[in-house]
Amino acid sequence: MVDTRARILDAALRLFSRDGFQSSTVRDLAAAVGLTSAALYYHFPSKEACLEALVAPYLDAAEQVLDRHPVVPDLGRAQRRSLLSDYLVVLLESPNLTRLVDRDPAIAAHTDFGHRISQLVDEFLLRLAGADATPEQQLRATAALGAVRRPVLRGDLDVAPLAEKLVDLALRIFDA
Amino acid sequence: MVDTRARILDAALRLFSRDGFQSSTVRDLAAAVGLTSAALYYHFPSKEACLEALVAPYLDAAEQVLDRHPVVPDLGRAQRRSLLSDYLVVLLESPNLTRLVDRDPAIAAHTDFGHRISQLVDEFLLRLAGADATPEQQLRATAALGAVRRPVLRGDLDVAPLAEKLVDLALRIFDA
DNA sequence: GTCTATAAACCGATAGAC
DNA sequence: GTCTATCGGTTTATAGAC
Repeated sequence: MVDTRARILDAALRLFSRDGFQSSTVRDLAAAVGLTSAALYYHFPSKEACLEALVAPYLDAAEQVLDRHPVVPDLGRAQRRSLLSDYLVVLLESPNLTRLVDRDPAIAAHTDFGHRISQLVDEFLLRLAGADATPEQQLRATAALGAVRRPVLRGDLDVAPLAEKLVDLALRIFDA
Repeated sequence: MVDTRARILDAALRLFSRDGFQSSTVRDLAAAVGLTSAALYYHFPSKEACLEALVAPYLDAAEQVLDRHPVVPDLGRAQRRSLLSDYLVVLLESPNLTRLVDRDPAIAAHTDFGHRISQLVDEFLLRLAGADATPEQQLRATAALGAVRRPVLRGDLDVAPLAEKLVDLALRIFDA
């Protein structure tokens, strides 16, 4: 039998991303793994700790993308392409996790995660739109991120083989 | 004092879209309106009925957009522009409602709403990508919808004065 | 490590007075 | 229309046996 903790996290991601964190009960989660709820508390101190074990590495990966792409004074197409392409890799690594982090209100309400996510959004906007961006430049950056994210969030398309094409399409939004 | 039912719906939209339907308790909702939870049940038979009163008119409006834009065999830029522009009006009418319908798992799980929403997505895809669209054409349509939707969902930009510009930017994704 | 059993709190919803 | 009071069910989490 493989690592029980890993099996719990696997089932938790499926449940949380489908039904939402709040609507997923620890009993349902335990049943999905083939255990009782009491057994879960041997592996995690709380339901929220299980969520944190899922989400923290995802936010780490997204922040590492930012570290690899420092802010530059005047940004060109090549830098935007590189940033969006790297970002898309993180999104595609686990579409379910992307969906969970993007949508679940329990994560936005989480004091640490909520802060880190708005920080992430700000930093991506800064790198894509520039330091003192006009409203229209901010609109472009946000729209481009939406173009990249939505096909992943939808989940009904096989995005991976079209990843570079998707970045191409999103980049058009920045053209003069 | 204005209509109590309207004040309940107003507070419900604020709460549901911020914390999620499941995490918003009827006690919290009642307190936000300045009532007790028992009083809410004079105006709505259940918590879910309150959600339905919020969401149903929104889906109606989105479906009416589809009715105004029938499927055509070969679609041009003008038709896509008109459809996206009409759609954006619905999104902007209430960004909170758009967020709620887009994100809340309670709505996706709702048998009627869940079905109507996937129908809406399919129909928009059909009108934007064509009847027998290739994966890349479907990707384009989905990315364009993401470009239009994300600035509204984010809520930190004033999209209304840039609405036509946003449609312009999204349309670039369809160019050859 | 996993179980049975249960505690303690919370939730949606109702009864009945006013 | 709104209140106080409360019911019945569910939830997270714990205690203790194995």
